[in-house]
Amino acid sequence: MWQAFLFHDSFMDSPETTSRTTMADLARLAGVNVSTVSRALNDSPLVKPDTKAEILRIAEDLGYSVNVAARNLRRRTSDTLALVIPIRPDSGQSLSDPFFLEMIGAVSVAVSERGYDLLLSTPPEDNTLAERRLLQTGRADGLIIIGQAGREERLERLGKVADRVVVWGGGREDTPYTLVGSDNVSGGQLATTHLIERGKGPVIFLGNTDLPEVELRYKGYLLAHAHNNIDPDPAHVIRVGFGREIADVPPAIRKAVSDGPAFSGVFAASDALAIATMQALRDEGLDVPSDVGVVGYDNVAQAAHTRPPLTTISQSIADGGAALVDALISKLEGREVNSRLMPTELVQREST
Amino acid sequence: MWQAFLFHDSFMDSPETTSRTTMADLARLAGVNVSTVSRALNDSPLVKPDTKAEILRIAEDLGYSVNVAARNLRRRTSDTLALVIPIRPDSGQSLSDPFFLEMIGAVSVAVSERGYDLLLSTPPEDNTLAERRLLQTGRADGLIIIGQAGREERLERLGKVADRVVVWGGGREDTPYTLVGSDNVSGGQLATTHLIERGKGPVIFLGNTDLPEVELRYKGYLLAHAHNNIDPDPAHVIRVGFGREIADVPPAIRKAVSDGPAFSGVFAASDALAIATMQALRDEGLDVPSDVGVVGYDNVAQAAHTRPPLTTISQSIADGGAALVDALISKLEGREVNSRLMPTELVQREST
DNA sequence: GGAAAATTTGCAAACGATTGCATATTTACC
DNA sequence: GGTAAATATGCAATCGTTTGCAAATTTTCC
Repeated sequence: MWQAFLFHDSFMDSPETTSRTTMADLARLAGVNVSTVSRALNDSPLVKPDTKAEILRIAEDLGYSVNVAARNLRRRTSDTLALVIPIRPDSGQSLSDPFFLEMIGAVSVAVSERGYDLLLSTPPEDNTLAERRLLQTGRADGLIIIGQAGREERLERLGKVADRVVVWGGGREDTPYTLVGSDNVSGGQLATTHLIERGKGPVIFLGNTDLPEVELRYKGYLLAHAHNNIDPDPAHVIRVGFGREIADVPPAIRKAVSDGPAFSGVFAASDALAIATMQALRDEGLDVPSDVGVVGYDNVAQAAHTRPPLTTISQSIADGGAALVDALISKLEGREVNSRLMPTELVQREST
Repeated sequence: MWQAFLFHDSFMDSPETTSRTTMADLARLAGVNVSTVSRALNDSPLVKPDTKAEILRIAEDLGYSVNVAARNLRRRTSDTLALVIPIRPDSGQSLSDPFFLEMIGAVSVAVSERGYDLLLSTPPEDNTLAERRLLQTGRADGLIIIGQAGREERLERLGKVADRVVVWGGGREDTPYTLVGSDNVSGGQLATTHLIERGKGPVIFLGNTDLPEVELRYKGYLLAHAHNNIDPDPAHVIRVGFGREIADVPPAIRKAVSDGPAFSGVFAASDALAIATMQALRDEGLDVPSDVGVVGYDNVAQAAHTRPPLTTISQSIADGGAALVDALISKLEGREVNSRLMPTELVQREST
């Protein structure tokens, strides 16, 4: 898979790299045909060791590097993976959720470790065209799609290209595409059990169960109750959204404190929600963790630096990114790949 | 610049996209030569409107999309910009600073708005090879480099490729490469003046002045004092680093509170530092903002959700990203581009 | 020493677009 | 109606690699 790219170590200094050197140049200098040069640089066993060494030397001297456009054209591949993160036009332009951003970082690192390049695409949300284009134009060999929560229908239509796509998410099992995600059910269970065991029940569930990932975390919440023979109070489920809907948290918490059934724990479906929750609780005069324990989800970098530091469920974004990339590469290489759930882990800090 | 990419709206569904359709196919169906097809798709005035329309129709029907490798090869460009963010191997794998991540998002959006693609490269820190390679292999037309703070020497060696590179940073004026950054001096001045005017002096400066950006913010700090005819106390300058050195903050603050000269304001050179500072201050029993006012720098998303919400200097990362992209494209189009400072702005919240 | 087998190389055709130049076709004008 | 100018199309080379197949060279073995 990997190539011999060679560079003259000081080419940056030399002002005259007139017209880029090509294999033909190397061939002329080495007194061989370009096909031999090509084979040598690709470390083909077809070329005599001596010749190979000589060619490599010359290549290095001249600071040669292959022209990827030509190679891609001929090989019909691009050695490039695309990361697609649709952004909602209304979300004010920027990728706000730190989870996405951390995922970009993780994927980027994983991709380059495996010798591929990463093309980052942030099309307006419903631009299925853009996604197709990446594959159609041969710009990328495969696609990693993130942030499709709530719009799975789109993906159902992948059809033929599905074998060059992996998706991050916590959807159901029966998807036509390969899914990598964290084990949301066990994550939710972990969080809830933790609160119950520490005497922080009854536990409020806070999240937007319309999102499949959150729905699964909620399932874990129920499971934890079942295992402890507790009947959860439906009034303890508070539905709020992600993103800008963070603003919904303070009133929701206020209402829960004043009107709702008693509780002494909150399991929030994201760290962002958890942080907002802690603040809202404090505004209501409740102390975290002594009055109410709070558990988040994501283990965002920031979670370690909140006040108090947040107990949360860690999805290891780095592992997730790597798993996505590995799964995609496996698919591209023709192997059968199952959807995969990444294990989750409870990170205990001071909010419980 | 922009191209006519056309797609059959339901290609995803059709299982048999056997061998990709090419211009030759379109030519055959339209009964013209491929050169005419090429011109038609590129909206050249050389082709008769009728013919053009017919070709476009056929292209759309067949879900044709250009093969970028072929086009790049011939055109000798890639319509791709690369974003290079070297990551320190020791920083534990992930891009931790939210500033970088937000910048990735901003650049990504700006790039795609301008019809380019974005290649994201996160090479190990000192891999100058990787940076060169992106240009040398023709994978990208230009480079945006971020996070070079403290290692400007590397960039001095860009030499010939400098005219295809823009750098984010707050360096000096006399750089061989084009620099886009925020106006760190005025930012520092803004922050400091704000504290002084609200009676929150004397003001501590907290940051790592080895980094050129921070050095400039410090300059602004001094300037603000000069304008108010105050002699800043050198003991009020606390040097800590970015990143993991956040851990240095609590002891530093503790020391300042117990041993140092009195102060009632802190200007931290990054939001991360400011957040750590607020926490440390509280741990010392001091209230923010009544006892001590705190101002950060960056206006990271998180800053609005700290407790209390953080007053900070906003660099508008989105604008910065756009400016980087615009500058680079201008350079690529042969225009002369000056280094540019983005204006900064004070975002007042409750920490002052 | 010579035929057969194994190893190295070269030739030339792809890959799929773009573009300078020549040629055909249409329009303009007297 | 005929020539000149303007407009549309086609031809063929080119971008820089990769790769199947043939040719050349070396090695092996009797």
